[in-house]
Amino acid sequence: MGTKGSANRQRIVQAADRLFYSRGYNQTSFSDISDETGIPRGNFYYYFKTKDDILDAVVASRLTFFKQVLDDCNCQSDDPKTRLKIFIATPLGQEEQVIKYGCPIGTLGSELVKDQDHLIAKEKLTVVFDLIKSWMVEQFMRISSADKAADYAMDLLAKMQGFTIIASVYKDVNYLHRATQSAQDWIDQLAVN
Amino acid sequence: MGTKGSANRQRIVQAADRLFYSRGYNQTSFSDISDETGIPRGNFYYYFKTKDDILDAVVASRLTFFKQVLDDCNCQSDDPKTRLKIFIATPLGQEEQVIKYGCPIGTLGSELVKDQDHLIAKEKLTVVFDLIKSWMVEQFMRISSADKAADYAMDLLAKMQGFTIIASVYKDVNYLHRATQSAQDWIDQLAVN
DNA sequence: GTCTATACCTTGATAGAC
DNA sequence: GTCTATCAAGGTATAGAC
Repeated sequence: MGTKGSANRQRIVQAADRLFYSRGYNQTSFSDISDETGIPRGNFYYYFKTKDDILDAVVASRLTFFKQVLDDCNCQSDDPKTRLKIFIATPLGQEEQVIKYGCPIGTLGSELVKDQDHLIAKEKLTVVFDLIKSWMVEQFMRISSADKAADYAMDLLAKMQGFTIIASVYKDVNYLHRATQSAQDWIDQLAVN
Repeated sequence: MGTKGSANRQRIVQAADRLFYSRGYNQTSFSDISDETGIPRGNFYYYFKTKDDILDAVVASRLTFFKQVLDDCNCQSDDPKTRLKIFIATPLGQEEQVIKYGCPIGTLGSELVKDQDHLIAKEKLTVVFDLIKSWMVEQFMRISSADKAADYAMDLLAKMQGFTIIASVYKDVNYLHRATQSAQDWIDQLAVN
């Protein structure tokens, strides 16, 4: 195993992932990551050239996380509607965190759109969105017509971003549950054609 | 007119408002505001005790902005459906900015949920959301039943947050237009009862 | 590979002259 | 009221010993 997979490097990425989520990228310092890993600040530069590189690694890590989530959805059912409803319920599995810090990719997106730099991270982040969107399109394609599937997928993506941000701003768990149910009902109600 | 309404104070708030929107609160420094206003850094503390106080003033400013927007909607039509559709189209009026920086209250909310401090600003920000939500409820009450009106309002609030964030992450103006139209269609299609 | 020490800059905030 | 000078703290990043 090369440098890229070293244990220390992994620990840095994992700690940064948590901190970027709970505090935001800009508000997370090397000292914060150092405190949580026990690895001294100066040592980071052996594994990463810049803070930006850590961000890139974190976004890559979130990509693999969502790949895993979608794989799990695929494994749990063959029915596209059931799969979509399982995915819609994903935020409920992280309920406490979602209320506190919002969506891990949505809030990072909000942060990065306001920044001139981080071009690679921004591109990688849209890859995460595209991954989810493509998977949704696949499912919707088996429910409705091909041209509607793309729109449905964007709608669902936006719907989930929407209720996540509202739930986190209002700190309203009940709303998170109601909105999840509502989105699932929307899936159920879709006509098969 | 007292200190609160002084010309310099207003210029600081206006510049901060723009910068907090385009760069984010945490990424905006006193130097940035100083550069845009021409007012020296050290002078800010005559008008505001802390950076947090500037944030409070900015959020208050956005509150009055949205009050104005809603008043305009009320003036343009008496029909609740028409009013809602006008409001839904608001982001299109700031199309370029929305694509670049997202929603002025949504992205600020995303930033502030990750912060322990800024308690007053966070409260004031939910007041902005509540203002919009209450207005929506009023309109929906004239369309459907009272118990459904509250849910519809939350749905619409989430819907708009959702398509705004997706449009800004993807930098997709066409999607912003399609999603706006879709939300307006949803209003039209609502049964009156 | 690991760690310490530190350079250099920018931050929010203060003190005090005018 | 306005401005300059400056503070202490914290930021990213680097140099170099071990």
